[in-house]
This record gives sequence, structure tokens and C-alpha cells, in this order.
Amino acid sequence: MNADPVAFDRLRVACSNCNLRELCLPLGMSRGEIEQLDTLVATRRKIPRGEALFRSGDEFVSLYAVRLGFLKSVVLTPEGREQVTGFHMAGELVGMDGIGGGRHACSTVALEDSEVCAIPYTRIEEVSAKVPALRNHFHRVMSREIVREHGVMLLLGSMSAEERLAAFLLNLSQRFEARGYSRSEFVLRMTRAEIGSFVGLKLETVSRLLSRFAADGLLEVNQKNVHIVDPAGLRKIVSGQESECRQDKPH
Amino acid sequence: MNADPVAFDRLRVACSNCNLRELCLPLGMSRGEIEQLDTLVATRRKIPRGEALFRSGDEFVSLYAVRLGFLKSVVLTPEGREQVTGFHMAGELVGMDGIGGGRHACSTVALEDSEVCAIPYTRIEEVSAKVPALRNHFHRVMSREIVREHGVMLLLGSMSAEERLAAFLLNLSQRFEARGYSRSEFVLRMTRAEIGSFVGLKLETVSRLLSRFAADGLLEVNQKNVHIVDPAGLRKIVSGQESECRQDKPH
DNA sequence: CGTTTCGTTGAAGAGTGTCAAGGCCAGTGG
DNA sequence: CCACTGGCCTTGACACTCTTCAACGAAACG
Repeated sequence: MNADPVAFDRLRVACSNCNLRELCLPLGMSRGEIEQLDTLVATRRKIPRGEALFRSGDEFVSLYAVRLGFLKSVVLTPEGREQVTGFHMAGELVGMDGIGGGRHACSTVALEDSEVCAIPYTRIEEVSAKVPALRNHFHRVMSREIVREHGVMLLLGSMSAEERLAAFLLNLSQRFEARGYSRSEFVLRMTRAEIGSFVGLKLETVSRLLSRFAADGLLEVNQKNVHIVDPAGLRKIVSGQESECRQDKPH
Repeated sequence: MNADPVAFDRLRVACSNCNLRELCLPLGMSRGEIEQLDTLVATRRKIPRGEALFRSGDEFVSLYAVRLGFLKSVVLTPEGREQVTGFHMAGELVGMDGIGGGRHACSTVALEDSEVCAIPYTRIEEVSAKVPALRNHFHRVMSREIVREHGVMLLLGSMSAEERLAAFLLNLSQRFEARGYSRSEFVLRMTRAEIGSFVGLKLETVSRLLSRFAADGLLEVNQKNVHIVDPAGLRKIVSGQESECRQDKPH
């Protein structure tokens, strides 16, 4: 698709010029510090829809900052059990699962044509020796990933199907908003089955709930397109105090 | 209880003399590197059963290496939802949830009288600038925590009640074994409700399943005492291919 | 344009949750 | 020492949420 895809692939990237400064690794760093970040020598890589950025078991070499697109991470067991552990969008860092064991513990796959900056881990180690701000920020990013997963555990461990899906939609909404997109209208890049895997439900349940939310006037759904009409209503569901307006319509 | 509790509390601790070297932060480091670890100036702290090491919202200052005892971490929402996110034993590092936001995102509570080494985070930052092995190892510990949580998400998101409890018991068993305790006989330091919260079940379900496992000859349960009789049978359950010996007794 | 993947919906059933009652055990005060 | 208390655990009966199975429709793709 490119006149010279190889050259493009190996393109040197500068954080200091990147429009994701505010979201990505450079977050909270000074101009000078960000310029030191540039020495991480990230190379860009395009991941066509459906292809893996890395697979479970692959040797771990780099972390990846999502520049563009949408990806999912999946763990799967020998017996064929499968769990989507997260969806990733621009500015998020993926691949941290690999540091511990030298191999990736999950697979990360593009759900639409995506682009990432590959950051060799050895470089992160080196540069973080010299740049306290990077070191500290990197720790914060990993910590936040741990806290995010706590949130998912809360969702999976103690919420009803309705609450899970509402929480999931609000989370997506908020992340789109943080990236300058509409918080009320967006496209679900993943299938119902992938949503279901992530929130611990079957795809039929996800589909039914979306229909029910739509019937209750909380949102409009058209295939992958979602329009959140009543975010407050969704929030109410997440907090457990489901709105009463549905009590009269027995399901 | 101590003649001079304050002095004891502030006791200087040396990783190089600690018998948890093989499990804790020093894992995989050379003698010399471990001696540099000693400069982390950890202080020990005793946590009586039922008391919190830190609470959600507390200012984050230190990480804690568990020296002795058994603790749980819990996240709770304003609405009163509660989720146990992990149980911790000797050699494990807790508190990493606090790095990201400067405040702890969960509460960690002792389930039996416990003892931890407090490691000021600022010291970790300083020392990890100078000691590559510590820096790298610290990253590995955080990464492994992320991977552990992936495993819990898999458990919560895609396993039946039976499979969850079996997986939970095997996990405990393996961790006890790694610490030199029996892998087949141990004491559940937590209540049925806490197990239930962790694996996403109600306490009655946990209780019933323990009884059923006992009836099927997989284990013996006496209050908090568990004796795993047939670990292979439990593994079979986790992997989905439940043993056939129960098929004839319809439930 | 056929084929495949994805999504929706219905009916029926399994698996957990809920509610309730009672038992066991440790700690406490008489 | 015993009775009392409260927390924890067990077990049963029943309700209900979610899954399973199945059929069909819609969109995406070569």
C-alpha cells in the first residue's frame, strides 16, 4: 500500500513532535525531558486489522505505544479458554506483560488498522537510569495498569450483566472523550463476542442487553455504532440503583 | 507486647540477611547487588490481625514486602461494592497500586498477625537509578503482578464456579509449597466470604463447593483446615474435563 | 453473488444467588 | 465452670439471572 513500506516501517519517531504527548509516555514531562525521550529510538509499525502486534509466547523485546487504531489483548489457555483482558487505544502502552518472564503472556491484535511506536525495552532501562522523570513516569504507567485491572476484577467479580455492560460503555465513552472524540457517539471496534469475553458474558447476553438499553432509551445501537443518549441512566445502573422506569415492563 | 516497641518498629532491616532473599525483591541478584539493596533502609512493621497496612485513599509513600503472615487487598466503591483483588504471603510485594496516583487505590488488611518491610518509594527511585539489577527486577515484579491479574480476569471471566474454586485452591497450594510449607495441607486464613469475593461467588456457593469437593474425595475440609487429597482431580476440573465419577449422581 | 461472519431474538434449562434456619466455635462475663 | 454472644460456616428450598441451543436476518468479503 506504500510506495516504500520498509522505509516507512523503520521511520525514526520523535515524541517531541508527536501529537499524543499529552496522553502517552511523555505525559507530565518537560520539553527537555521529552527530547531525551526521543532517544528511545522508537520505530513505527503498522498493524493491519486482524493481525497480531505480538503473540503469547513471543520473545519480549519492546513495549508499544499505540499511535492510532484500536487493539485487544487476549490470554488463552492450552485448553482453549480465552479471555480478552483489555482494549487499547491511542496513547496507551501495551506489552508490559512481557517484562516479567521475557516472553509475552498475552496476544495483542489489531481490531482496525493500527499503528504503534515500538520502544525497545533495553532502551527504556538505559534511559530510565539517566532520566528520573521517565523512570518515575514509567512506574506510574505500570501502576495504573494494575489499578485498571483491579477495576476489571471488580466488574467481573461483583457486578450483574447489566451493570457490567453499562460500566464498559461508560469506560469506552470516557476514553474516547479523553482523545477528543465524541463521548456520546462512537463505533464499537470489537465484536459482541469480544465485548462478552471482556466483561464475562456470552455474546447473546451482550446483544440482548444492548437491545434492552436501547428499548429503555439509554442509547441507540445500530450494528457497531453506539449513541449514548442517557449517560446518567447508565451511571445509575452501574451504581446499582437501577432506574425504576423498567419495573412495569416485565421481561 | 514488646519491651520497646518503638525501637523494634524502627529496626533497620538488611535484605542480605533476610531468609526471604529467594522470594522477595533480591531474587536473582548477586551478593553485592543485594548489599546495595540494604540501603533501601526498609523498616519493619507489625500488623495485627484485622488491621490495615494501608487504606484506599491513604497517601502513597512506601511499598511493602511481606515478611510474615497473610494479607488481603480489597477495592471498594462508594456504593459499597467490594472486591478482594488478592491475597498476599511472605516474599510478595504490595502497595504498587499507589504509585500511579500518589494515593493507594485499595486497602490491604492483615488476615493474621503479619510483618512487613516498608520500603520508601523515593528510595526505590533513587537506588534504581544506580542499580540496574534492582531497576530491572522491580519492573519484573510489577509486570508479574499485571500477568497475575490477567490470570484472575481469566478465572472470573470464563470459568464456572467449580473451576474457579479448584483453581484458587491449587494456586494457594502452589504458593504454600514455594514457601516450604505443605502443598497438600494448609489453613485458609480468609473467610468463605473473602474467598467468594475474590473468585466472584457468594459465600454459600463456596461452602457448598468445598463440601462437594470433599464428598467427591478431592479434598478434606475441616473449618479452615484443608487437605488436598487429589490435586490431579482438581487440575482436571480447572482444565474443564471434569472427572466422570460424579456424572452418575445428578444434582 | 454466494459465502462467511456477525448480530438478533426466542424458548428452555442449568447454574448461582437469595433467603432462612440451624450448628459450630472462640471469646466474654457471670 | 457455664451460659451467652456473635461471627463463621453449612445446608435446604426456591427464585432468577444468564447460558445454551437454535433459527434467522444483516452485513462484510472475496
